[in-house]
Amino acid sequence: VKKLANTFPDVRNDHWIQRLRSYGFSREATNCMLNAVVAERTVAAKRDIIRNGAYPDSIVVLMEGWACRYRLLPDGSRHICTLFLPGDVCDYAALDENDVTCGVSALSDCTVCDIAVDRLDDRPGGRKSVVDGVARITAGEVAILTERAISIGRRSAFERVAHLLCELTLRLKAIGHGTASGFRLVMTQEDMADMLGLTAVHLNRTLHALRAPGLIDIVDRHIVIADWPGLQAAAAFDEAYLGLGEPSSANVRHFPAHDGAAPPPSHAFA
Amino acid sequence: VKKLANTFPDVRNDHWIQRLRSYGFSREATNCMLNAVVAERTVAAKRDIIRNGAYPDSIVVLMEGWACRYRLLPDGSRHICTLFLPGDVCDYAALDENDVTCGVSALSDCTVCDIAVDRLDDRPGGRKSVVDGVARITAGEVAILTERAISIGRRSAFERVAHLLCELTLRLKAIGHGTASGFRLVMTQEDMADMLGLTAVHLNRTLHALRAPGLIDIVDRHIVIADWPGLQAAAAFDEAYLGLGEPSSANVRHFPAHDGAAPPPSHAFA
DNA sequence: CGGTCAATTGAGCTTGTTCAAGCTAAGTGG
DNA sequence: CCACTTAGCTTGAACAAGCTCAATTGACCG
Repeated sequence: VKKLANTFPDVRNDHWIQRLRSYGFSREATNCMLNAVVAERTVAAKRDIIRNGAYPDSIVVLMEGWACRYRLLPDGSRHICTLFLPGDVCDYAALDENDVTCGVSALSDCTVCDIAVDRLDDRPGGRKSVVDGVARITAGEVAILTERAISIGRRSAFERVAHLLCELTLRLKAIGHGTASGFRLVMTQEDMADMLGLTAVHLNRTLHALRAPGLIDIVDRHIVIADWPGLQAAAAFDEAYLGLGEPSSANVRHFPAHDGAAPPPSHAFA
Repeated sequence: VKKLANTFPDVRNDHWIQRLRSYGFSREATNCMLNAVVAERTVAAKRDIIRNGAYPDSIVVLMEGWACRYRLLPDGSRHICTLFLPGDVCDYAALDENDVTCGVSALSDCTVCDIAVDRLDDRPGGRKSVVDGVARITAGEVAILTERAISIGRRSAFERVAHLLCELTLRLKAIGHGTASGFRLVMTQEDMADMLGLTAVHLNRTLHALRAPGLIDIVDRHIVIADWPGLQAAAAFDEAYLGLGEPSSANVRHFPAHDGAAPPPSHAFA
């Protein structure tokens, strides 16, 4: 069982291991996970990634392709809650009892790894530190989820799309995908619309609206970032929430320019 | 230092302790927190709750009143990301390095407790289990945040408001506030609008729209749930995500009625 | 070549916004 | 106790962002 991981060719691919490390997984914890890999499989675009009985108590790591966590509403519409990129842990329900009642499905053809929870050993650096790491991953998801909720709730379609493109640019860069000047838009415009609370039609128009002032360009399913500062400005994008930059200024909380401290008491000294 | 907690009258109030227990805090962990309480203070409505230098490395627990985590956008609008009710841990930034760049402020007059992180001891059941507990709290917040994002992204104003009212009813019931037939709406309609990505004006109209068919009633700042099943139906509300019910059907994942498993391959056996 | 999927475009319409004005209850100073 | 404020709720009317429906195009595929 110990060296089982070697039987899966892509598993030792550095990408996701480095990603785990960046989430604070110790060397022991990542090895622990490697040893618990029970399957590597491919999932066609638009199919669900959820362990269908096959490995019911496993964590799933996305190795290649883009995936999402989504919810279908009674009226048939879909909301995409979370976007997963290569290296992301896209299903860890086996580790937490929370019942989020969302599905996970492939936005493009994907490769995923199933990691059996009961093969995570209980030695130090084992199961427990994996649980800790997943908690940290969850915290990261919260940050993105929060930012997205803010986008959907209070930003215009134009800002929203710009913001998502900024996020994608940086997240992809962090995993060595895309180039400085852009990236391949692996997902569908409809998928993007479902992430942003928009209609595919309106998303399309907004994309074109972003092209007009020269912020981006769209060539053959690729997004070209034509004016990065301009795009960031249009979105009021602050990358801090992605937790990707140097942790240099960490622990320095910065709040919006608003002194919530003291709206002057009426009639104060006036 | 050990019995410091007793110097703060409300701290032993059972509410929040039971809440912590429900989040899986052990008896030791809750005692550990009790012993680390360094202050109890009141915050007036509309003021920020954030530790202003006073106790910079403390967790904050909301004892009384309603509060929220919010973000101010460049154009001056506000989005409320999270609503905190009595017993909720409303600021645990001291425990996780994540930089969410949101403020926390009081929606009504509040009482909060500051719990110094460096007074959490390192014995078993101490700091570490508090961190674990907070991770579980975060997971719970994710569930609510996700549901809210779905609301804002894909539900109509009518459904959105209905959904929030359902959520409030149950969350308040869980902490012994409100009655079976309704609750006092402590927050402002504008606050509510800022949670739902709506305008205060439209929220008001929607509230009235919910009253018309007899789903709710509004009397003197109180929401009366006039037709609970009807309200749930209007919102397509499924309380599972709140994690309040008996954990009887836990581990039984239920997904939306959609076989993501296999959209028939074109021309399959046809 | 027929078929499907995604992107695109047009036209009309709805939902929710904006701006503006009253209204009510509660608090404050004199 | 009354005039005066203020915060929050309510309402109207014009407006606009984004939606719906529907049709077209282009690329790819068996």
